[in-house]
Amino acid sequence: MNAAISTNIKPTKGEETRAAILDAAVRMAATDGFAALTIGVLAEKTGLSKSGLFAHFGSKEDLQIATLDEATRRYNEVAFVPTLRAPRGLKRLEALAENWLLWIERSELKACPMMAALAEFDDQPGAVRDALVQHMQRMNDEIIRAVQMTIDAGEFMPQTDAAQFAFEMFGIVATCYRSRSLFLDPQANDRARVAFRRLVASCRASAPRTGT
Amino acid sequence: MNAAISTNIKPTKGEETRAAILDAAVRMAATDGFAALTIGVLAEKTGLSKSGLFAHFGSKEDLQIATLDEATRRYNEVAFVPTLRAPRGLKRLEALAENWLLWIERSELKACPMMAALAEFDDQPGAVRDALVQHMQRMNDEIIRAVQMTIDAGEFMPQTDAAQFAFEMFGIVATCYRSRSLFLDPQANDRARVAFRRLVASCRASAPRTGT
DNA sequence: TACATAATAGAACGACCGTTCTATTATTGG
DNA sequence: CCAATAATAGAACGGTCGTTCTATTATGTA
Repeated sequence: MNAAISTNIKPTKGEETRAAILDAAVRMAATDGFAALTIGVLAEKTGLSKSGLFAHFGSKEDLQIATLDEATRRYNEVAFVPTLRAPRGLKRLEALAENWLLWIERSELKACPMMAALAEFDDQPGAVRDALVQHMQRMNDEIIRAVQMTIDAGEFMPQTDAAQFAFEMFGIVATCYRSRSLFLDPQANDRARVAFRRLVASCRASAPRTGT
Repeated sequence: MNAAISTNIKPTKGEETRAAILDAAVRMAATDGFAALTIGVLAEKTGLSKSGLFAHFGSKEDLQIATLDEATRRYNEVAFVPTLRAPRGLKRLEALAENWLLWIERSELKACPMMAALAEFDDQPGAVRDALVQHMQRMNDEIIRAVQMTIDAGEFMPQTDAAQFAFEMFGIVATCYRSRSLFLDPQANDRARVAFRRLVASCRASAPRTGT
């Protein structure tokens, strides 16, 4: 039942199927939203029967949560973990922003499933919303940590409000996604980068030691 | 049939009912999202029969569009038009931001129906999306106009990118809404104001250095 | 007041929803 | 290789969806 962390030694048949289902589910949630993530359509898309697919999850709610978890897992793998190779401080913070902007394209998704979930569950109480809040909270905390490191490195002014920075950075990224999907704005990424640079500039310590 | 602009002299019965339906629809879309805006539930909530309610709109899509139009109409009435009383320039731009942040509470809604629509239709082609894009485009254009006026008034630097400003301002407001509904953050409004002040400061003609 | 018309109700439709049950097939460990 | 078990299929369920049809009631007008 708990295929949350699959050991790399024995991928059983059921786990493989489940992974394939979740892949289709993440892709579908990103493209059409979580509301369109129905069991019938998902079964058709994966070549399974409704009941066969259903058996992998006890309920639709569990399927939605599993999809959300999988999306988060991919974000961490593709976007977050690589930033840890960047040196602590502004470099890593910038990597965090850039990877966040680009992880969708790197994952070959049409849109961000988490942004879709944000929209559909932010107001509806339930287990899905709870899981979502937790994921978002964790992402927010990671930004705050990165900002704090930048402050500690002397690159940001000591009085910089890390939570405020995270708030604004989240907004920039979210708006970038919206601008891309709604207005199909090809400049969205660049606009987001300008906004981020403006945000960073306002927090810089007076004597930045970037040099090279 | 076209009750789009009701003259103030003869509100016929059908128009009254339609207005009552749209009021419930807007309220419901804000609270539970457009996906939850089903004809059955809406009929129950307005005390009408499904078919009786349905007759006011030719299809569900038309109902959704009418709901979107009504929400936009209210935004204009409650938030946008009042800003025209503020003097052109920074004062009016600030009024635009502040009214945008507060119009929900002033309309006694639980959340912003347009933000909900943004989330659910930004990726799904159709007439609803088209209407939504048009509304959002118009709001964006109004921000750009207000920024341009601020530039013309000499309060913003001449090289200020008005479209970039609108992009960032939209992001700040949207994030404020998200932060309120998802994290239930009581500081969201203040954070949005701080972000907006930072954005304004970076465009100021005399360019005062930002502290926070 | 009578009548044309607008407004609404009620029942029914096919489609799809999530879910459950039972039966069948595939996988795997001893 | 064979039994135990996991994985999947198929059919059926009650419910709700949007929509259509027909009938009935309310409204506005001449």
